[in-house]
Amino acid sequence: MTIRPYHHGSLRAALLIAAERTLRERGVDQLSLRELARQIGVSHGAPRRHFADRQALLDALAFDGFARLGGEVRAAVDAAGDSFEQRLRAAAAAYVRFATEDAALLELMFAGKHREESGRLAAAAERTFSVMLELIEQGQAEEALEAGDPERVGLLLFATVHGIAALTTSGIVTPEQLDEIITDAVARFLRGSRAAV
Amino acid sequence: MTIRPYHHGSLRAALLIAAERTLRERGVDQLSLRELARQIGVSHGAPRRHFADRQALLDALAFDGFARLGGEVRAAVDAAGDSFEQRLRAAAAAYVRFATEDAALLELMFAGKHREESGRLAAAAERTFSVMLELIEQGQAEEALEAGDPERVGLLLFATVHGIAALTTSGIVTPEQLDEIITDAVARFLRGSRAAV
DNA sequence: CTACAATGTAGTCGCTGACCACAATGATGT
DNA sequence: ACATCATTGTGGTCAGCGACTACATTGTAG
Repeated sequence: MTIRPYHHGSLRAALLIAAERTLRERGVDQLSLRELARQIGVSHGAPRRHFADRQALLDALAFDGFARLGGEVRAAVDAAGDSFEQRLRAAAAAYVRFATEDAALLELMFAGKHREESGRLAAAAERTFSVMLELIEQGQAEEALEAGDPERVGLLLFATVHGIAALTTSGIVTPEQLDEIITDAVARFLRGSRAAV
Repeated sequence: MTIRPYHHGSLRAALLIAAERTLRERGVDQLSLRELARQIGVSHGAPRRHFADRQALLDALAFDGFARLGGEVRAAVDAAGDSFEQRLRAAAAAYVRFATEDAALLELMFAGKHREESGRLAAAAERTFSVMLELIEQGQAEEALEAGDPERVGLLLFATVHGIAALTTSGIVTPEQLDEIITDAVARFLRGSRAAV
């Protein structure tokens, strides 16, 4: 058991990793800076050098969360088949899966009580949203969707998928209903947006 | 300044009222049992006679919130015109208005980390959902919507509206976009569900 | 009128986040 | 090489909190 040198070296990263784990396993209420410090083996004041206060740590977690969510949705879309409906369904499913596996993190990401200066966070959210946007634009190019402001259509799609995720997290939508509601959402979205041929 | 008798008489109700106010104005993090007791003028231990712990108070707030939300949506629907689209729009708008005015409360209601025994809470949520359900059934009766399991259709509608509310609360949907996205959601929902005539 | 239940009080405990002065280390410029 | 300064970690302190307890007061039912 090697003794850690006086300087940890990557305390910030270690804090974020431990925090994400605690967030997932025990929820945001049980996330304590002092407990994290204990787990990592530094003094209770050390985290303050990297995060001005508890909220700053939560903000950083949310920021990283957006990056991961965007990546996972994009990967799912890319791995899906060629048909627009398949890709749409893959995106929705990936989003909801993230939400169920990291419910507390998603809540944090959309908590909206972040710091004022956090245009950073808004930008991160934007990157997640842009995955949806690209999907819409592809759909329109393929004429699976009628023309129209992609922002507007994408936002509605985003809201629907996010709503399904939120209701699932809160237990209103049961795991058994999940496939069904995602299928319905995609099908109806397409039917309501089909390009007049 | 009359001195309160030893027994407050309606401390439970007073706590809930003060708590809802604090929740709205300062958020759930700033809601402290001790602070509530101070505001009301009882000792810091008194609230415990009415709520076993902090979470029990939050659960009670959520319970009342569902009743109020259901009532407000129902009132909005009843006050709306005769057309199904108008009623649908009114319901969505009322839901989102509730969400923006009592964001922290809505979050609490859907937090999903409630007590196990709280079938009470699930029942309360059910009553909110039933408003949506009735609306769907009306729409189907009027043949504005195709036939189909109302539960299934209603859940998707619920999810969409809730998603719009959540994105608004978190600042992703701006107030200026709100009318637009509600309109889009209703219109697309109808287009995607119109009974084949 | 007397027990007993319900409700409020006062004190305590451990934990937390925030803050501070200080110590150890790393980096930089000459 | 060395002095200087910024960065990072330590240990102590403070007030606030939720939870718990023993006890006091009040309402109520037999």
